[in-house]
Amino acid sequence: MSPRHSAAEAARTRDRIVRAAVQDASRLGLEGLTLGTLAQRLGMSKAGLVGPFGSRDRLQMAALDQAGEVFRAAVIAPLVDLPPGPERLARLIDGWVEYLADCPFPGGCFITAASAELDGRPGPLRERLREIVAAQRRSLTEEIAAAQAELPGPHRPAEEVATVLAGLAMAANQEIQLLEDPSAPARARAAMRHAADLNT
Amino acid sequence: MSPRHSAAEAARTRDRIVRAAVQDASRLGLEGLTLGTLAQRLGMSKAGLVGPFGSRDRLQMAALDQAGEVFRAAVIAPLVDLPPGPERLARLIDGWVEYLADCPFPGGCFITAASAELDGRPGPLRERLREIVAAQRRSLTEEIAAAQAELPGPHRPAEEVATVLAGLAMAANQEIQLLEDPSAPARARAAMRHAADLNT
DNA sequence: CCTACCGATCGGTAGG
DNA sequence: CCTACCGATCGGTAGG
Repeated sequence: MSPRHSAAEAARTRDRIVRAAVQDASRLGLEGLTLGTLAQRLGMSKAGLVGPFGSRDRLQMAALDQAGEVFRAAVIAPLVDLPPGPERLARLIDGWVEYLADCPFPGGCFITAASAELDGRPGPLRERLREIVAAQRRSLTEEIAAAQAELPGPHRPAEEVATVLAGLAMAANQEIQLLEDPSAPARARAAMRHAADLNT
Repeated sequence: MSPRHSAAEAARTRDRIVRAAVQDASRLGLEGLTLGTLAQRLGMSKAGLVGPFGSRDRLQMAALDQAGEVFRAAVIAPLVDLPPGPERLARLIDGWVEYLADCPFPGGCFITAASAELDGRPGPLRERLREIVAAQRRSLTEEIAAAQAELPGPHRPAEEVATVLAGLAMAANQEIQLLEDPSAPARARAAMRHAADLNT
């Protein structure tokens, strides 16, 4: 009665493919992802990749979603037990810098790379990424506002502080990945804490 | 005695090609640049493109160098008559934000896009970009140190302020290009001035 | 999940 | 600068 390939097996295969796709796309970009190269890396045929996803476009989308989940798991999930406030924001900053310094993606922050790659390419991939980045920005702004509410004021607008923190993450990513500057993580952490008023 | 194609004509053709290559690469990335697409856009044959450059690799390198020059001409060159100090740094910030808000590249800041694309791709293109970015960072750090010397202290390390300004430029670029947020330029300008201690 | 194959496009060359 | 062409690789399909 058991089918030749169970649903669980199919899900595992799909997961293997999408994880390998994320690794490839991190180095070569989502447009650099090719079925031939990926199939070779996995010891599969191209048809074996197209099967579970239908097309390269859908595999790219699955890889983008998976990358968003990797970021969440590394930076956001560990905060789950802390209430909003200065300590939680400090932990967020520490986890973010650690994520950049010891990155789960071989080519550095996937979302930052995808943003630069896709911002000028209209289509579903760009729109999905826009939603992911906009949601991250909103939740970052909320974290900052919650911390400011417990800290002595006056404060800069939370949106402005969110832009500074997001920018510092991108600058640190460049310093780590392109410039290979070993002082980047410590400098980013100090600048992020300062921008968030956490050491005054 | 005059050759069928003068050196001046050859230089003009080369320049036309490299400018079109920068436009294409701004939208599609340096790896997305193809001889076929570029030839069609210019009404030329592929062989006509390869001639002046020798290979696609060398055309990519020429486009990267040209992009660095476009940035210099837009942001650095207008400062030539000002001595180092707070006013020159303020003008640099204004020019930088204006460059991002009304960008000479169709896909946003070329250097930022190239950084994300090339940081995981070893090779001459990556090394050239690394030199360009490192030189920009050094000159930015010098501008900041010169301004700090004329402003009441104490000051944060100039390297840290340079990281904040570079990061704010990347964040603003993302907000403009991907998020299409019309408040991005004003917020970036305020945050950059604040980071540089120019409005205290 | 495989092999075998499709038309299109890639970077590049030969010859003029 | 062109046309004509090269082998390689692209995403994807047919059939099993």
